[in-house]
Amino acid sequence: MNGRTGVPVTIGVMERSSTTSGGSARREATRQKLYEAAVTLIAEQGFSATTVDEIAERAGVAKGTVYYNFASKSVLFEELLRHGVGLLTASLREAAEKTAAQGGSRVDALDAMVRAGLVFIDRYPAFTQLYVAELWRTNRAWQSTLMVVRQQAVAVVEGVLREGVAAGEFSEEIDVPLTAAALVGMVLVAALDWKSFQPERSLDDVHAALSRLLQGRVSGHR
Amino acid sequence: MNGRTGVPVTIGVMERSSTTSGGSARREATRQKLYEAAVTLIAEQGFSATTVDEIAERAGVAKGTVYYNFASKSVLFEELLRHGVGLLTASLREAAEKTAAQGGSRVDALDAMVRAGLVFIDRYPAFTQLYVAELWRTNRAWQSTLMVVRQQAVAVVEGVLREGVAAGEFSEEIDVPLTAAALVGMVLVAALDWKSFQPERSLDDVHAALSRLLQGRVSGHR
DNA sequence: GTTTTTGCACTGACCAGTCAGTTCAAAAAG
DNA sequence: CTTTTTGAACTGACTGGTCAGTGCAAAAAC
Repeated sequence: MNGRTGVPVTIGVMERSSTTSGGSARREATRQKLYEAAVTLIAEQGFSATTVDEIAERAGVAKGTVYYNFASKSVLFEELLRHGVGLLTASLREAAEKTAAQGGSRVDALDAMVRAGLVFIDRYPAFTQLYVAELWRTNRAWQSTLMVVRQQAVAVVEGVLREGVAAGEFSEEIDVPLTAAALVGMVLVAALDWKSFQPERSLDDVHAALSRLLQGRVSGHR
Repeated sequence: MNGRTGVPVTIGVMERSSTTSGGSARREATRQKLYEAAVTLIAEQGFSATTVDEIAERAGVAKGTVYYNFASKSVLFEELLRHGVGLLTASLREAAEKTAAQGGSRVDALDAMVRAGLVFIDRYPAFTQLYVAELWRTNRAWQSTLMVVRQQAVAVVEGVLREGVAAGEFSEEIDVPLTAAALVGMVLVAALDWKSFQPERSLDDVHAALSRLLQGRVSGHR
C-alpha cells in the first residue's frame, strides 16, 4: 500500500542458490526489495543501529513480511553478504578469463580486475561500504560466512598472481596472499574515497590513476 | 593544540573537556582505562552494539563514572578517534621528516611511511579496525570529526607525493589525492589481513612484501 | 596535633524508552 | 483452494542516561 519505491541500489538478481526451487516470483520480488532496503540502511548506520521496522518501511512491506521471508535479522544480512560477494567474485573471474582469452598478459588481467572492481563499487557502493565495515570484526555471528566469502574473492586475485609467477611474468619473490590483499585494498580504499569525496570523477579517470600505480609508473622511470 | 606531555603507550589520553589545570591524576587514569576498554569493544562489535555497561565493566568502573568523565557515549568515541589519528599522523610525519633529514629519496620516504603505518597498526590493531569500519559511513554524528582527522593523515602522504613530483622523482601524471588514498588502502588492508589471518608473520616480512609492490618490483623486471 | 569541613571522583539502583521477535485473524494474490 | 502478505498488538529483554548518595584525602579550623 505504501507506494514506496526504493532507490535503485539493487544488489542484483543472482540465480537462487538452489535452496528452495519453489521460490515463487512474487516472493522473490519481496525478498529483493528487502535486500535493497537493508543494504543501504546498514551501510549508512551499521547492522546494530538499523531496525527491522526501518527495513520493512523502506522496502514498503509490513514487518510480518520480513519474518515470513527471513528467519531473523541476521539471516537476512548474511544472505545479503553471500549474494553480494558472489556477484563480485563472478565479475572478477570473468574479467580475468576474458583477458586471458584475448591473449593479454597477467598485468593486463590484473588491470582488468581492477576495473571490474571499480565497476562493482561504482554500482554497489552501499554494499561495498557495508562489507568493509564488517570484514575485520571479530566475535560476530556471521564471521565464518564473511571469511569464506572473502576468500572466494581474494582467491581470484591470488590465482592470477600465481599464474604470473609460474609464467615468469612476476618475480618469484612476491608474497602472493599479501600482495593480493594489498591490491584489493588499493582498489577498495581508492574507490571508496572516490565515491565519498570526489564522486564527480569518471571511472576511467580513476582507473587510469590506479593503472599507473599498479604498473609502477609512479617513480619517474619511464 | 592540546599540549599534552608524556604520551602513555595506550590509545587514550585526550585533552579534558573542561578545566585545563585541574586534571587530577586519578581522573586521568580512569579516562585511560575507559579508552582502552572502549577501543577493543567497539572494534569487535561496532559502536551501536557496544553498551556503556560493557565499557564500564571492562574498565572496572561503575557506569556512572563513564558519564562523569564523558558527556555521552558518542563523545567518548569521538575523543578516541581524534586522539588515535593524531598519533598516526604524528608518526607518519616523523617518518617522512627523518628520511628527508638523512638525505633519502621520496620513495624512501614513502617506504618509511609504509613502515610507520605498519608499526602503528601492529601496535593499535583495534583502533585501526574501528577506524576503517566507521570511515565511510554517512549520516553519523561524528562524520565531520572523522573527515577532518582523515584528511590530516592523508595529507602527509599527499605532501610527500607532491614534493616528489616537484623534484622530478615522480611522474607528473600521477593523481596525488587518489594515489595517496590508494597507498593508504594498500597498507591498511594488507596490515589488517596480516593481523587477522597471518598474525604470526613478522613486521619486517610484511614490510618487505609491500616495499616490493610499492617500487614496482612485482612485474618481473629485475 | 586533632577534629571538622569541603568538594572531587565515583557508585549503582533506577527510569523511560527502544527493539527483535511473536502472534494471529483476515485480506489479497494466484 | 493455497500461498503470501498485512498490520497491529504484545512481550520481554536490554539500553542510554540520571541522580541521590558514598568515600576519602587534603584544607581549614581549633
